[in-house]
Amino acid sequence: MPRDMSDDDFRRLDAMMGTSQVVRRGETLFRIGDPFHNLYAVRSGSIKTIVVHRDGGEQVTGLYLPGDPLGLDGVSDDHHATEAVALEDSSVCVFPFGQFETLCHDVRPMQQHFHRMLGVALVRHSNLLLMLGTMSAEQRVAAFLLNLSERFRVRGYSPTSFSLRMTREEMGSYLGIKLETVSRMFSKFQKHGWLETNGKAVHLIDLDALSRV
Amino acid sequence: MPRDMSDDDFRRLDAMMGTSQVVRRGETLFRIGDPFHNLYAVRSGSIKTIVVHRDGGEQVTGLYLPGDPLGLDGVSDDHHATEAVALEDSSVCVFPFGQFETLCHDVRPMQQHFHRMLGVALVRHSNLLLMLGTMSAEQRVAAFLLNLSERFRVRGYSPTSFSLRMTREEMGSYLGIKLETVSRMFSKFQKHGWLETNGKAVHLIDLDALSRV
DNA sequence: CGAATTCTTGATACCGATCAATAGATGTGG
DNA sequence: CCACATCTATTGATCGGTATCAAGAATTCG
Repeated sequence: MPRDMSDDDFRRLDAMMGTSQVVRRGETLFRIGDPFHNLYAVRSGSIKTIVVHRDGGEQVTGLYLPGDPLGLDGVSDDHHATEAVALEDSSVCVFPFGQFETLCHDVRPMQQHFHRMLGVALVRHSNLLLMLGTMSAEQRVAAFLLNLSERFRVRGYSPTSFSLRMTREEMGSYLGIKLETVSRMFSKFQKHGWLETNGKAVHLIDLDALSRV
Repeated sequence: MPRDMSDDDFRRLDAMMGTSQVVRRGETLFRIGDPFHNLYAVRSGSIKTIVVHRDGGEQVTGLYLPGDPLGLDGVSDDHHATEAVALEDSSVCVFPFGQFETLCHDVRPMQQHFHRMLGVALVRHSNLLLMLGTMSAEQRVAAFLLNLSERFRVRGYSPTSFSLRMTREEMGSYLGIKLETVSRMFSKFQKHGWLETNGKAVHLIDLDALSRV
């Protein structure tokens, strides 16, 4: 949230996001083509966004953790360009975009904050593109784990022990590789003593080694 | 440009973008880490943006044609996250971002237009992700050509005959494949009679066939 | 607890990368 | 404007990393 906002401004933001919404594991928050009404912020749980190819192929384009803004892709033309699916039972804050835009207009820091959010989303995609365009399967999985580690750390959770809510297939889709390859990389890393896995639970042991891959 | 802006608003926009800047082939408009001061719009020529991996590997993340907005990635944290390089002698309009943000604040349609621009950039990246994550080399090259075709068409140029200012290597980087593979795909398409190439000049013959790949 | 999903591991196939050599295009200075 | 040097493109041969196919083990969830 932006600094230097007055108490009054905060009250307006609060009033707007009064509503909160629950999304159960596997349920969708919005679909491709849905009219764009709301922005969301993940409150708890985790959510993926996907785009769909005409022959049914899916590509995971984003992974959202508590605190992350969601739904920005709808800003382009009043329709969502991606589909958001909950990876586990989750809840989100709902911000009606019309009101949000008005608030941005009235409150300068809010406007700047919103622009930053969009900018951050762009940069995150650039990094994903770099990964998909230049890295080996091994590097992708390592970079993915380190990225998650950092995001958990920033949020005050353990950067070395966490639970992956995605299936191997979803990770593969996010990373542009097949689920078997993801599994093999986990096995390889474990053999090297760089991490330990137990199903969805992961414990990172040697972050340095992973970043040198 | 947004509809429903008053003449006065247009005058302010005009005044702001008074400056125009020339970028010669191979020169950079901004580099990674540069402080973010300006937004740009391509006026003539073409420009690529790249991100750089720590071991020097480059990935082309964007290709900008006349009319396209450029530099939005700097909005995230006041520093550019990509580097912009001219593919040919080009010129751009320069918009000081501070003034631009003020204008967005004062003029509602301008604010909405700016939000849309950011949204469109996000969606374009999502589509690139889909390409890099799920498509074969053949499909990538075909999709790339069709995308260019469409963009030229919208701009009033021929959708079937145009000049590629990028090298095979740059196309490969954009598409996540090697230059030799790009070349092979061009040869293959030509053998099928779907297009003709003469160095950088391309003539598309069978758009349908390309889209069915 | 039991059915269904997800994960791991192995064997094999194939696409695209790599290495290499030639041909063609581009640009520069005389 | 041409000659030469450099950069770019094409094509072939070979190699390697991932995908694919398959079967069994482990986990998850109703």
